[in-house]
Amino acid sequence: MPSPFTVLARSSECQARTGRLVTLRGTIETPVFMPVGTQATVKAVTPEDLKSLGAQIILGNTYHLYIRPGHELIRELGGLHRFMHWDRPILTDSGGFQIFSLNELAKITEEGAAFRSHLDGAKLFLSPEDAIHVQEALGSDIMMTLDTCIPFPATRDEAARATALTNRWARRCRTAQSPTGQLLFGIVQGGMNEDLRLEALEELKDIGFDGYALGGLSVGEPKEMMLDILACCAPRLPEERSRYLMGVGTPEDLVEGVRHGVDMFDCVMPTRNARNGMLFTSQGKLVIKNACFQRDAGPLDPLCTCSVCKNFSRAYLRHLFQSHEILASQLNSIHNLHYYCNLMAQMREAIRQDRFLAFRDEFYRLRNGQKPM
RNA sequence: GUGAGUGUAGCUCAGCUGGUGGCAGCACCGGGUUGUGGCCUCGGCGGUCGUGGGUUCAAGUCCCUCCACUCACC
Repeated sequence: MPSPFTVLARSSECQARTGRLVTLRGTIETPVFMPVGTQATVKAVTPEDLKSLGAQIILGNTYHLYIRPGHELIRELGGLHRFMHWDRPILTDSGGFQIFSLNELAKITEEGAAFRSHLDGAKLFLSPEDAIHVQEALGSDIMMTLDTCIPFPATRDEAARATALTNRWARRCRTAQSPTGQLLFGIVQGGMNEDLRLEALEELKDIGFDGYALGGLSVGEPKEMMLDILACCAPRLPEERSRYLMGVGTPEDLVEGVRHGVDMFDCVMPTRNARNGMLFTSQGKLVIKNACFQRDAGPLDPLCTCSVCKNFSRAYLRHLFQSHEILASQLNSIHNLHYYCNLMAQMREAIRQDRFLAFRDEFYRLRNGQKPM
């Protein structure tokens, strides 16, 4: 099976690498950040804006779209891309995480996950096969296997059982897949247990996936713990398959993830925090609602080249936020996503020039005080 | 001018028949946010109860005076 992923350059000092992932709707340069568009929209941002700020691929969610408006409706209307007017790649999350995080009463059995709709309480069921069929109906470019997410903390026994089930589901997902050309990524669980993680990883490699994801991280565990798992797992994933760290994270997390050899990330942080007034800048975080920006005529981030920083002052952005204007969410989201996409572009360039660690040092130096982890 | 009504937090107001000023809303200030139930969430600041007297053990609450504002009528 030819690999959809090719490594183009490697750091000589760490695990960082840059590469190219080929999908049905185009090629993605990695490392990449994927803005989250759960309900067939990256909240507050138009597809045109996403393109101009440099988004290569976005994420959609099986769980949400399955519940509303329904995958059959989206299929009928020409698939998710046409439905939301986005012609670049889309990765769909399988719904495992949402069933885990939105449904306290979800019942996980060998067959699949029984849960209730968070919208109307309706009883629903999703098997690994269903998850694949829904994602095929949506027509995403990268599908994810249905997994079970292990809460933190969890006992070793709980983690072992959930991981084994996730692995069996992964095999069923692979089997259920039709030859649509869509890629399918397997998800490594295992909680905070390195041996379980490595075991899961080997089983998934045996099944054979187009890419491998690390799931169940950044769920409340200490940061060092996540980095330990990352350092242990990432190098053991197949070299010529892309590696996806799910749901992560802060700018620092992205830099450290890349250092450990991760190629793909997604996180709600840039968009959610934008809507709540927390903005990312080259000098660290900035809470735009703070009174000190009331008369600040300067740009959000003097080192940023985004349209928001070029055209608007901190004072104006604060005013929009304080006034609950819709434009605040829009502009803040554009800026934060630009920051994330630009950070990834800078890392790709640094790896190509084999100066990733120097880039990392500079990244932390700008945020003077914040030390490398 | 006469009659009626209203004055409690920056704003809008609760405060029952007197018993320590409100877990009120909004505003303001600050924190949080990691495969999105999110313009969300947690916390904080904030008051000579219009003025001056009186009654009472005790007054935002009852009585009188004055002031301000609102409405109606001359």
